[in-house]
Amino acid sequence: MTGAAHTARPESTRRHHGNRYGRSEQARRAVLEAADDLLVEKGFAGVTIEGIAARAGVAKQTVYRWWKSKTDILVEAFLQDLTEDLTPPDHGDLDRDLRTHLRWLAFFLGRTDAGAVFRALIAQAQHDPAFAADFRARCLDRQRAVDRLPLERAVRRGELPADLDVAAETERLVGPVYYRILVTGEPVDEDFIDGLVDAFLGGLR
Amino acid sequence: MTGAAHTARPESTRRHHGNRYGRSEQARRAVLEAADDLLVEKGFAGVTIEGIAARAGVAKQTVYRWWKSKTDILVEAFLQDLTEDLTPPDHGDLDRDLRTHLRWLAFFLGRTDAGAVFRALIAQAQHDPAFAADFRARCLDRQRAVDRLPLERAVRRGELPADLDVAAETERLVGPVYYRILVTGEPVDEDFIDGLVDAFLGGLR
Amino acid sequence: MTGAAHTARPESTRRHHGNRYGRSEQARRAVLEAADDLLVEKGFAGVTIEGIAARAGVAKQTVYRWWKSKTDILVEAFLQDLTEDLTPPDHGDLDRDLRTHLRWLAFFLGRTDAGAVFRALIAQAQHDPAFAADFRARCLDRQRAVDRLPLERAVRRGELPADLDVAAETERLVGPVYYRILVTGEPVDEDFIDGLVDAFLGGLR
Amino acid sequence: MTGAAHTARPESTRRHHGNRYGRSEQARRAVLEAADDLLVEKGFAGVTIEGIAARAGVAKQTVYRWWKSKTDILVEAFLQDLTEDLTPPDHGDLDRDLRTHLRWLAFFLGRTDAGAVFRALIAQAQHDPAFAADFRARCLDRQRAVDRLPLERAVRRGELPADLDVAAETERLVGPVYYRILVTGEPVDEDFIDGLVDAFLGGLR
DNA sequence: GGGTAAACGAGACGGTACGTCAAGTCTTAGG
DNA sequence: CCTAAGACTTGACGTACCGTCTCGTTTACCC
Repeated sequence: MTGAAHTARPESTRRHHGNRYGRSEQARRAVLEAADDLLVEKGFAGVTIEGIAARAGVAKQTVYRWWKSKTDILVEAFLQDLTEDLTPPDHGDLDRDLRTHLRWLAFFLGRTDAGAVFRALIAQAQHDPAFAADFRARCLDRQRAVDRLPLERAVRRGELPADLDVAAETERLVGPVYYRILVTGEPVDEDFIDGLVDAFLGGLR
Repeated sequence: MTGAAHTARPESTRRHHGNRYGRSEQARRAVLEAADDLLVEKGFAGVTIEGIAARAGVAKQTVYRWWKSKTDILVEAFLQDLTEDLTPPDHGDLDRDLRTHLRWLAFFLGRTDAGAVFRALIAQAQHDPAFAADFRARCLDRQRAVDRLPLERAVRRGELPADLDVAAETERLVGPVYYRILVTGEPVDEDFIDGLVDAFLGGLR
Repeated sequence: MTGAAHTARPESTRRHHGNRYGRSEQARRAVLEAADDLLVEKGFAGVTIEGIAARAGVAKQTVYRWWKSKTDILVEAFLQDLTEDLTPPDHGDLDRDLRTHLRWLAFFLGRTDAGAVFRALIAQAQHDPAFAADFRARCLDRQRAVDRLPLERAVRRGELPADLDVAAETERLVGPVYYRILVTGEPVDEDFIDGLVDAFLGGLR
Repeated sequence: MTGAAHTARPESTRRHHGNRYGRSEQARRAVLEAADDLLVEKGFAGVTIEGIAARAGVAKQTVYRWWKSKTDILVEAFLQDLTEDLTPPDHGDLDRDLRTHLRWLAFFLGRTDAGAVFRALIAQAQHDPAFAADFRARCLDRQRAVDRLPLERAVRRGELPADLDVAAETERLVGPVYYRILVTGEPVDEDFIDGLVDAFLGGLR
């Protein structure tokens, strides 16, 4: 409702230099973007706090003030990238929903920049249990809820039995996708996904 | 003229200081063991070349002469740990073989020191494509062959159709196990494995 | 709506928060005292603007508003400590006046907190010519005038010839004292001062 | 006499990169020179370990390996500068020796680069008692011994009584010089020194 | 008695230098 | 030739202060 106070000032030329009642949104965005860019350009080892600060045009202390570690930055950058709605489309048809979602998941994990960040963070979670817990709470749980949506909708529509263990069935569907992405490195192609879905749907009869 | 100086030293306390005709097996073993120990004790970040060299009582240069990186050491250490035969037992029964093998896999990945090394290396593979290729060739392919054994035997026995895509089916079985271990962190318990096997066997009918 | 909240507050706990027509004496004193305390407690390196502000319960900006540097604060703190009259007592006797004054000088420079500040400032003057000039004008000249007093009085009394170069003679008397304090670090004891005075008085005959 | 070992190698192009049996003399000299230069160019505040390392073309770690602090470097640099013999000339005449030595002392302290380092170190000694002790042991005591030489020679020659307290008399001669240099900043000119010597020689009669 | 502008607290900002750690390279002495 | 030892350059780490810059509050004077 307020916010009019600064209306007259040309937003583009103003630079934040700190004030008591809030941090610099400008600095925050620059850091997240820098971290994202560095990961994509140079890989995880190329992401350093110094590098982020330098590329963001921000003081190192500013980074340390707001983030605990470089992975903390990457988590926030990842979440930032995901602000757009990634709810899988509802075609009203389990078969189509499943194939669409798994295709999207494979594409997201394997081909997008955000997916690269995601993989790097899963990797880091192997090394650091504390980070793993944080990462799961902030990112993974949401992703898993999304992964369950196709089956949940089908249950709601009556396409699947009401007592179906949706979580477990979802794990059997996405597990192999993650396995290829994280472990074997083989491409997750159309055939693979079709095989998954066919086996799942076939097993229900 | 000086050679006699060390004559009196008991054999057990003598240390290898280089010889003209080959590398020191003593140094090699000490390095691998030190790397293993450090990983278990302090986690991946606690494994450093300096730390390994210091704990192994070996010069840094000796480490660099024989290994490209700390992950290279860990791969060799991992393989060393796996010299014993890990061929899954053949009960002559698909159902039992599958459950036994998946239980063992879950235990190995989640509860053993070697599994911890394995997870650390999979993590590293996310960050470094070159290492990923090397790691897959030296460790993963072998593991995947082992994973396929239960189904291959069943096919050979005629329990499963000869045209079954063993590789794909195996991925659907082990994928969810890796997913829990690497991604969600949930325990891979009896029920989960039973669910996997039941769904697989049920889907074949 | 809130204005009444502070009405009840006892005067002693009320804090100045600025006013249009003058600075806060409270803040000024707190800063000087904090600077003094920090120097004595932690030494010169332990005196930082941030530390002073924090200990004084004052904003950093308030410090920068009124003082150019930490040495500027220390100079003012030093002068504050010296408000009391340090005019050497006049016994009407050159011998007694000299010994008393030199003893006091040695004690002041070597044993008092103010002397510690003084030494720190002399030290700083070695590193910074601009500060040196300022320090001499604000502190040293006054001290030198005081140092000359015993001889000046003796000249006025006729104990010493009217054409005596009081300034030069004073330098020969206090110089060795400063030398011990600043350079050799040896204690300036009774014997040393007696030696100085004896030599001076003996040389006049 | 030795040194032949390296004869064949072009000395100028060889760079030391470390070996087990000794540090790099090249690095040592570069550091000392850099510290000296920085002090003269930018003053004490401009002397930083990072700056020294950068200008010397040496790694920061190398500096920290061999020196405790920047003052430690300056002490060594100062001693290096003083390798040449600074024994005051012996004219066989107390009057001449004294005037010559005090003139040289004033010049050295006030006009030479080494003197600037010396003053900076005396300043630092005010701030840090531990350094003060070290500095006195490594630099000052030697200087004080030199300062005593003119009187000691005169005693040996019989020009001065054998029971003269040479140390105390020397302090009375050099003290005022240091006082002007360190405290008042007034120039130490011919007249001032003549006054000192005259008073000293006059007081002996 | 209410408005108003200087001084205040708080603290975020871009920086510089600190002192530490590990990486990876190079050199030497000795078995 | 291989080893242990260790000095070297490089570069990131995380911390402490620097001096600057808002921001919103407090308060004494002046209308």
